[in-house]
Amino acid sequence: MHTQTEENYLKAIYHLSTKKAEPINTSAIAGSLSTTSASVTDMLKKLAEKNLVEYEKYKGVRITRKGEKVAINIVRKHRLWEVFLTHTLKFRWDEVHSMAEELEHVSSDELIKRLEEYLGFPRFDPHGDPIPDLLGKISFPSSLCLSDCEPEKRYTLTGVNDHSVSFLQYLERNGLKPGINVRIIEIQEYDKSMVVELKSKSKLSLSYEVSKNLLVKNYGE
Amino acid sequence: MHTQTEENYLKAIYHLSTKKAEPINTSAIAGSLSTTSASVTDMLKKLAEKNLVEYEKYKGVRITRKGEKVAINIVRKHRLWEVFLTHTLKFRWDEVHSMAEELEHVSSDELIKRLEEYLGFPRFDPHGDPIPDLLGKISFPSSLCLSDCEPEKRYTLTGVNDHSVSFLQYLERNGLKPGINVRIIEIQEYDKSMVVELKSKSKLSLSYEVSKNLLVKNYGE
DNA sequence: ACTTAATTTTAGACTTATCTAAAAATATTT
DNA sequence: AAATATTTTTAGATAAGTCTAAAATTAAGT
Repeated sequence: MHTQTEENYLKAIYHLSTKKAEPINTSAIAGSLSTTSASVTDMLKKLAEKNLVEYEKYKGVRITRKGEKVAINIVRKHRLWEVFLTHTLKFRWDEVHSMAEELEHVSSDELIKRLEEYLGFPRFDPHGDPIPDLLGKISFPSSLCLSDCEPEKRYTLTGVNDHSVSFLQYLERNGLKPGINVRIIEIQEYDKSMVVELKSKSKLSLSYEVSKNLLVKNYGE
Repeated sequence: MHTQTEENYLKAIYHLSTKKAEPINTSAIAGSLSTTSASVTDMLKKLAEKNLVEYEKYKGVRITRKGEKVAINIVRKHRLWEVFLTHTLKFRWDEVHSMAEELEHVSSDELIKRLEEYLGFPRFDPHGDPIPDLLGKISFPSSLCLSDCEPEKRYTLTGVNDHSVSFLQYLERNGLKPGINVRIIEIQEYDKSMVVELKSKSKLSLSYEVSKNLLVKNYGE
């Protein structure tokens, strides 16, 4: 259908589109794919040729409905493989991204359908990101940041904003991952750091940098 | 490590080495990979450069110990994915080959180790072919052909010689797959076809062409 | 608004893997 | 053993994706 490289460009453009306003500029894509602007320009022409993006010289690019469909399908595959790797094969959540990055390109739609079924139709991946369904529908996750929450209340972790290995490993080491419940004990005024209590009654101090990158929902919701 | 293409060449050369006598000639490789002899010549030079094969112009090629290690590791990955696809995702055995062909190249050794463990260290794939272990050791399967067996005795199917989709589908339709027990009722002298009885007491006539491609072991062994 | 800075595109080159067609080497046939 | 046929290799081209360096365009600063 499309080459692996085309798929990676589409995925990058799609992800950028959900974060920054369109149109997406060349260097942003180059940055996120660790390649040069020259290579990106070449590929944008190719993708525009196939109606996967709308591209105007010097004006940046926006993904089309058709391109978005392809991108979402790759995201779907990626996230289902991540669930498989953590849930079934017991990898840690900080280990699975690069493996899923490869698996997402080789797996046929039929294989993914079966995998999804086997996994019990999970709606979120190990990092709390939503898994698009067969039709491309994405159930939107909580976008409540722990940093915006109030003392004394309880919250359930649902996901992360920062997907870097170092952040995930930090969380792992401190027993934090989606599904975990925390109670905010206090918030320091001067640096916005907070102390939270885990289920085990152990207390943990989280910097503002950390709490800003943690997504939660109200306990019990 | 090695490109996907290099891996496919090595796998093809390895498989040919186990069937025909070495050295393997260019056109045999071209045939098994559906490419041209010219392309094969180019690749043989490249593989020889890396000490994965011993290659002498016009004299054919033989795989080195180093190349064999790589090839066996790919075969291992391929067969473990086949077990996963049939056993876990419930694909039919005639469907899994092409999917495994893709998966074998993307999976890291660590992923495969975990997959093997999850699957319970299977020793044979769905077609009865042995799965090399981590060290490359291959437990040799029965090489007894059903066509060489005797009437009245019972046998257990262990594998196939012909891996084509059409043959596998034929077997599937007739309830034949590894693990199944059969009793030979009679062998026709004029065309060497045989009638076998299945567990369900139903009788099945197998042409010589079919029985020649079925591997068995003695019942109970 | 004009100069400077930053970004984007083009141009040309390189790599990997492929092909066709011609040349070279090996096998086969009579 | 000479002629013919087959196989293998070389030579040159093509396609995808990448790079560097130069040219073109847009954005920013004074």
